[in-house]
Amino acid sequence: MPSSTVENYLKQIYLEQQPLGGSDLVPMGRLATAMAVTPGTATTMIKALAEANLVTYEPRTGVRLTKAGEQLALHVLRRHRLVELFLVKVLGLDWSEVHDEAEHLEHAVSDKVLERIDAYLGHPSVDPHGDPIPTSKGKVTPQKLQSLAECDLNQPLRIARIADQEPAFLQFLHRSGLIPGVALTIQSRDPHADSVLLKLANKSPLSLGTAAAAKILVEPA
Amino acid sequence: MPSSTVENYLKQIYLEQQPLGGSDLVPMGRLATAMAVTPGTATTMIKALAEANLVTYEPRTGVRLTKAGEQLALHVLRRHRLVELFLVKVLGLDWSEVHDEAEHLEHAVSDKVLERIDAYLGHPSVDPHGDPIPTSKGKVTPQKLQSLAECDLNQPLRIARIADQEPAFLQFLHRSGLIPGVALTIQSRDPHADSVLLKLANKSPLSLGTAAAAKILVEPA
DNA sequence: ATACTGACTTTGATTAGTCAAAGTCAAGGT
DNA sequence: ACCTTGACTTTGACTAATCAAAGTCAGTAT
Ligand SMILES: [Mn+2]
Ligand SMILES: [Mn+2]
Ligand SMILES: [Mn+2]
Ligand SMILES: [Mn+2]
Repeated sequence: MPSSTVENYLKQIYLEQQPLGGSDLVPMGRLATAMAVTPGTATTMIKALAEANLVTYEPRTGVRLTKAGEQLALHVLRRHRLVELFLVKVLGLDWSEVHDEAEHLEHAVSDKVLERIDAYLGHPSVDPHGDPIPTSKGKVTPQKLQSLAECDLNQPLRIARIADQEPAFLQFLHRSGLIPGVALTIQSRDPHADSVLLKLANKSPLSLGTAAAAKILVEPA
Repeated sequence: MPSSTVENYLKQIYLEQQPLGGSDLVPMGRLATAMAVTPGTATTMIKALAEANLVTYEPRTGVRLTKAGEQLALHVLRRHRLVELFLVKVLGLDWSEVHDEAEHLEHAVSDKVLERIDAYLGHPSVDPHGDPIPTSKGKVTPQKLQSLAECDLNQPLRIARIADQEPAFLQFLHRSGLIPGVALTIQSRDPHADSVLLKLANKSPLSLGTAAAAKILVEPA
């Protein structure tokens, strides 16, 4: 069985690979930064993963998961996200703190326990942050979401997902009512002021910077 | 923070130390066997733990926990036993399988999650096998139990604890109705036949070997 | 007393994961 | 064409945990 270090690398490669259009190579520097190790450490690890056929490695260019590596990554992600939801729904932890807890538990939960958790939660499809939960077969239904930084004005929208795990940011969103499921519209957007003006039902308008708005993903309501 | 390997050693020393009257030294060989490592590996580890003031070590004699080592061991044991009970009570796992699950989870559960689990379960005092759960301050209320191999005949007894984690043995006990809380009496005991004859309410008498009887701890009902 | 035996310790080696520092490469600027 | 630079790789070293095999010790048996 893969060590938790290997699981963390594979999961991270998967997460880095997503925004890059899917089949692009993840640059080593990006991976090293994300894993909080020196570039040399990442190179060594990736050569081992390539040896085990979990990644394809092109020196000085980057790394990509193989099918086998992707399956492993998706299983780790499934554990991570189901654990997060369980901690929120059953043990009542705050959505801002469950990511760090799940980071450890994702390596300790057995398949048997995980399937019990899944059943207990009624086979949910998304975690507390709106991230999709892969199936036990390692499938993810791709979401087609836009961020508040890019979608149309004056359309009825619903928050679907938060693309950031920062506890402080998540706490801010919670205080502001910006959590998955909530309906809103964009009243205006000003590129020069770098800001977006939101309107939630029964609330006064709220202004966000573009960087923050980009982390809030929505779907048409 | 201590590695999971260190946590496992400390917990095991504590467990070995208990039957030995409390303050006796645990022989290295016993510890090595229990940890499933070679004697040399145990020696090396114990020297490191002694350096960290978690154990007192007398070469060729044995090892004993210091106060600090005992506190750490009790915290690991608390995590282990609360996790076991949670898996049984909330996720519905069988009491024969939770020990192995908890063996991993005991190293991954944070204090915060653990206290939520404790509260969710209503601050229980024993785990599914009747083993006492140390408090968050690291206190255990000592049980004064006798085993079925040694207690009086024809007295009303109640099963309080099973001193074995073997899945197959636990499954047998469950099939036989020999679980904590159950009332019974000992009808007879024959040292030559190495057997004990039990009577449970509404059941036909049941015969156990002395080795099995010794693992079932009871209190007066 | 001497020798044997089994338990324990030491030594030397291995594996996983890591870093610091030195080396290399590809691009872009001159 | 030649340098500079920043990103990446290599090298050498370290720590934690482990084993195999050789060495040592203490208690028992002769
Ligand atoms: Mn992790
Ligand atoms: Mn999440
Ligand atoms: Mn353990
Ligand atoms: Mn138990």
